[in-house]
Amino acid sequence: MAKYPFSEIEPKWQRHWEEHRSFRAEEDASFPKEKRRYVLDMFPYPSGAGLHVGHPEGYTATDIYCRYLRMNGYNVLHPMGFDSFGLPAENYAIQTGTHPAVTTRANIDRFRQQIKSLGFSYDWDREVSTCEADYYKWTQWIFIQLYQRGLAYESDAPINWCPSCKTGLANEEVKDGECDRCGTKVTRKRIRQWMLRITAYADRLLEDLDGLDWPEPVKQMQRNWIGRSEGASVVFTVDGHGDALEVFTTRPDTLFGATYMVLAPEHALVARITSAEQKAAVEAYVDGAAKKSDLERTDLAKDKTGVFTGAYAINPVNGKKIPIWISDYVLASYGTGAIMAVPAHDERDWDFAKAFGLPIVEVVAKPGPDGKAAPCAGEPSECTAADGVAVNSGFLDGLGTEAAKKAMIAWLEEKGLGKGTINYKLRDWLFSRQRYWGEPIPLVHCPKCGVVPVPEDQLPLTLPEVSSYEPPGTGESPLAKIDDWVDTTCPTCGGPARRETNTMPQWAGSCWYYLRYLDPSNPGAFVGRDKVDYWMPVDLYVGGVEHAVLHLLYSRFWHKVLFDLGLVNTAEPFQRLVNQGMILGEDNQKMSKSRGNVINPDDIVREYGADALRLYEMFMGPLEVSKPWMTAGLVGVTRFLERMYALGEKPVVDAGPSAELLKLTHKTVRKVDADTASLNFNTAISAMMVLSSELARLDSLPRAAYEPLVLMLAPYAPHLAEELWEKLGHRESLVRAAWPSYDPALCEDDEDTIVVQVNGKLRGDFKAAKGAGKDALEASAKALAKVAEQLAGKDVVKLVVVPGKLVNFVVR
RNA sequence: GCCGGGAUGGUGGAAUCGGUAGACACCAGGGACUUAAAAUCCCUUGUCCGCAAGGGCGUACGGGUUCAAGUCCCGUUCCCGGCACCA
Repeated sequence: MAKYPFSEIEPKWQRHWEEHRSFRAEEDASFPKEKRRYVLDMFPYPSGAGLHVGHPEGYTATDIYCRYLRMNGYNVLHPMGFDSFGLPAENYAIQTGTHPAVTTRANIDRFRQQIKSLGFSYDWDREVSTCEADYYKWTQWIFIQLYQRGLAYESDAPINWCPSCKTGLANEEVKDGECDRCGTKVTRKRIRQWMLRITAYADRLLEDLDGLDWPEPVKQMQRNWIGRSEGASVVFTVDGHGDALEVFTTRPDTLFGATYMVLAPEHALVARITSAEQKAAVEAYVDGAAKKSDLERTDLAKDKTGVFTGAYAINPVNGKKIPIWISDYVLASYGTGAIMAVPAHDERDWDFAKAFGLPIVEVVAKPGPDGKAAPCAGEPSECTAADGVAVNSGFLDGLGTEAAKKAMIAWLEEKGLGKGTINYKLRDWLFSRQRYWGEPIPLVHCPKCGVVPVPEDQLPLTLPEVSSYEPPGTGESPLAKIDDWVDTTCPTCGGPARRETNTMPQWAGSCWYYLRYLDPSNPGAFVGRDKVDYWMPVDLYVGGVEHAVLHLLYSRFWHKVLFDLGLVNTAEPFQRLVNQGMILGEDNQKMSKSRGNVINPDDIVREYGADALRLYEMFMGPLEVSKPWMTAGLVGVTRFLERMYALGEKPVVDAGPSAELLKLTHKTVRKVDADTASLNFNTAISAMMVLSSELARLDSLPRAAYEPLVLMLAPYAPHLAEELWEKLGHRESLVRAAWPSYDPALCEDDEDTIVVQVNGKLRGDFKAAKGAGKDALEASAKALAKVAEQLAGKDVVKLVVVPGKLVNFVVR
């Protein structure tokens, strides 16, 4: 079998599809809603390294699915674009002086050419690139909508700062205390920032996850990230000061056990309440904490440290005076930055109390068999956070933990000392970056009018040219150095004003790109509402899991804001999400330049062809799991493609296939149809291999068996399938040819294979007519020599007969 | 520590409802064709005992439910990912 000429076939059909605009999607009203599908890939950042073999994995999966849907009569929207603002282009500009737009456009051209060489069925007329002004005009416009709704605000709280990237980072961009991009340890810095109020959507971002067809791990990661916890806020009074000290607790039932309080070192009350004797110690501790990075504070703080302020609070429930300490185990940024400490029932409070000799009072005890509980004598010997029965707790005594929580909240609310509260770990989104290559934030600072948005008719606010891309590192962006850009007039009063010089983070453009695809060149709106109604929501979104709490959270947030503004038709953008697994190197490690295990898709296409690469990546294993690359494995799919090509050289006859071949054909169609629809591509390919091997034995091919195989191959290896389809005498491309159908009756075998077991062990099998009765099956089973041997001299104590499946003799 | 996912031959992986474990491939070995090689085709290929017929064992480990467990239940180990002093 000769190598097949993929290097001629593949460009030929790619040209054909391009010339015929084969994949253009139009809003054709004759397709009912249920016959429309929006299938989306996570668009790539066009890095200088070119396409990675991981990209075509997801792209091939969606492409197969789209081609399958088209052949089944669906109107399919399948676009591609580029997420093109980002640090690599800017860092390259710093080194070389080349404008990031120049390198970015060159990289996009290379990516586009590489993607096209794989024969994906994108509608290229809808391509978007987030760094182009006619795109980011609308990113800026959406930002202004957020601003006007009060969802964007200025803050000067300490933030995560990457000293290497010289920019602030969102919480989502910090992993293990390091910058997600460059791995540098993140420090804390206090600079003026723009924040987006994503916390206002915390509850909806959480609740709406339930209705999404997403992988459970991603939902779980978002749930954890949002981190909802129910509890109560309780107001203590500082003794002798009259200051209120509010805390959040998930265990209001343990309030009687609160024996001290702890403030975060940054808490506003610290300076006010510290006593003269403790002043020096407290200030030293606060200074020390301020110098530590977040990582140092969390990592090194396994041993609890802290200082007494000299002040006391009054526990509202029993009037007791309890000391107020400061410690960095209390985070300024969660809850109120202060806690009531219940050392008997909280591990951290226990450690702290033990370290500083603070009192420990048991208020929850393990109930006995009668459901009642008695407090232990003196201090408890160990800490427990488990539920139990309230003791030493006045009016709560005898109540179970859940009931005690409710009772305490009711009591607090009645006395005006607190209330039931819900807290989230999710923080607002730090949205400004002190870098050049991003969307300018379209705001103006006017000494008279304050912050004023750039009017819509002045958008886009384009990036100015700069002489140096180097970030000053002062907390200003390179834009701050361009005086004639920064100095402007106030859109409201016309007086002198200054532009905001921060830019948006790389995530901004990807928050809404799936909407721009619907209407990519609309000059009057970010998207036309009719287009939204025609296509949205996205029916299938495929991409890596690494964006679980970044892009996928941010874009849900923006989408909900747009939904509340009445601009989109659904509360959620992506109905179904599938994460493709990572493709590892042959050494089972993550592909990286430094390990030298990177596979370049161009090399594979040149040597084996695009169809082989597509097929191989789908044949490696299930889409969702990570799996190692093995170039040797490509020969398997290549042999299959060569066999298919060789079939195309054989005469095709209209005479019917043998009954056996006809059955195999229908079974294969059934299997490939079901597996393609459910994205189980590896087993679909395996089924096609089996049918192709059978056909390869024949001298002439019955059309009724061969044509369905070519059609089924089309989504998987579209170039070769088009070539074979043409050889079959068809004039039209098979892009919209009808997907083969199967006759369920023809998939059934005439006979069943009945397995015979003795005591559950396989001892033989036989063929039986369909619908054979239990008695007949038993008789046939007993007639098998091996079975008879096993049964000889033994009593059959039980007989299990599953018609059509098996006979099992249980003997003694 | 907490949460989520996983563990099947030498390798990647199959296995609808609990009903023939290892489909389809890779690798390896053998054979056919050939002057030879490549390519192709055919055969073998979980493991142990056995010349064979046949039999024992086998889906990370230990239990359990069942006529029957890779699949269900309980416990353990290891691997991967996420979060991590969040009160």
